Amino acid sequence: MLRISRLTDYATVLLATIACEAKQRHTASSLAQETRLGAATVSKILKQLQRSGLVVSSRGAHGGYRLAKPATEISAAAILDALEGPLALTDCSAGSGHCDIEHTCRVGRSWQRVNLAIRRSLYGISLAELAGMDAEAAPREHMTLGARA
Amino acid sequence: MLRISRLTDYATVLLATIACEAKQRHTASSLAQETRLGAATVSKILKQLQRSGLVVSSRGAHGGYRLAKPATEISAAAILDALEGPLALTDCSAGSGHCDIEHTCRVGRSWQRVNLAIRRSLYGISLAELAGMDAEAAPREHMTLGARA
DNA sequence: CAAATCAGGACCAAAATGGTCCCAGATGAA
DNA sequence: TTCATCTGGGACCATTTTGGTCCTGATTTG
Repeated sequence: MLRISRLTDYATVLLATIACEAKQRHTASSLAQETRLGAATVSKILKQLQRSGLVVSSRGAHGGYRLAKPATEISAAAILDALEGPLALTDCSAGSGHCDIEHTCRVGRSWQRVNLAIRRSLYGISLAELAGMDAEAAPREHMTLGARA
Repeated sequence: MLRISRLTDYATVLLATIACEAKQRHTASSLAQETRLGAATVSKILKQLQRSGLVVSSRGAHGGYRLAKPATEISAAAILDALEGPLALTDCSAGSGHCDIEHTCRVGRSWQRVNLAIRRSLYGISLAELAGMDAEAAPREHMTLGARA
């Protein structure tokens, strides 16, 4: 239930890798090697992250990517949004369209609330935490994490 | 981001409809009419809900479906699980397989924690709440809902 | 200029998704 | 018993989504 796409997962790995050596430049191909992911795929993802403003890129001979902001300021929600768009839990709650069973369906609103709760969780988690950099740091308050196994 | 499948959404609508008149029997076709969903689709979903133990069915002339437990005791998580299986946020955190970039990937564990937080939210929401039956009842504590608009 | 790198798509195969249909089994009523 | 209802369990198909590759152009450095 509730999967994130594999690409999004990769994105997280890539961002985490970049975050670990934030100073350095990271080319698409070096990241591909480090993460053992396909070069073309890595490149595709990085381009998307750039468009979404999570990384900044520089072209040319000594080009590459680096984080656009500190890892602590990139939320899981932002990563999800970057790769999968701001889609909602259900089509209904996506807002734009209107679903054809609107009348009989009292459920829509509720999903929106669930959706909100989830987004809130996601906003409460930073890339730094995902990457395990801050591993032992206390998670933010509203993030109801389980036992810190 | 983080969509639930349309089928799952339908399932919620169906369950909510059943919940509203818990006493009555509900045949697949009557539910289809009430919800304006395709009869075959409705039937398919109900069968699945039965297998997962969320509804009980009786066959034959006066057969039909009804909830297996009170609407307050069916969680959103249970519905999700019924339709989409106990899949995790990422393939990695699904546990079974082992992902091929395991070494470079410190991210897996973190997703699991996120996953847990989300599941917890989902467990905190009952069908009754989704259906708006309990609409004005206080949500459970650990469910960080937004403003009750 | 040449080499290195990113940008932006087009494109494709494989898988998931949403739906339909069919037939067998159960049950109650005439 | 026989018939009309209903569910149970699949098979099946069309469409969309997803994951991944590749090509071509633009930009920067040396």
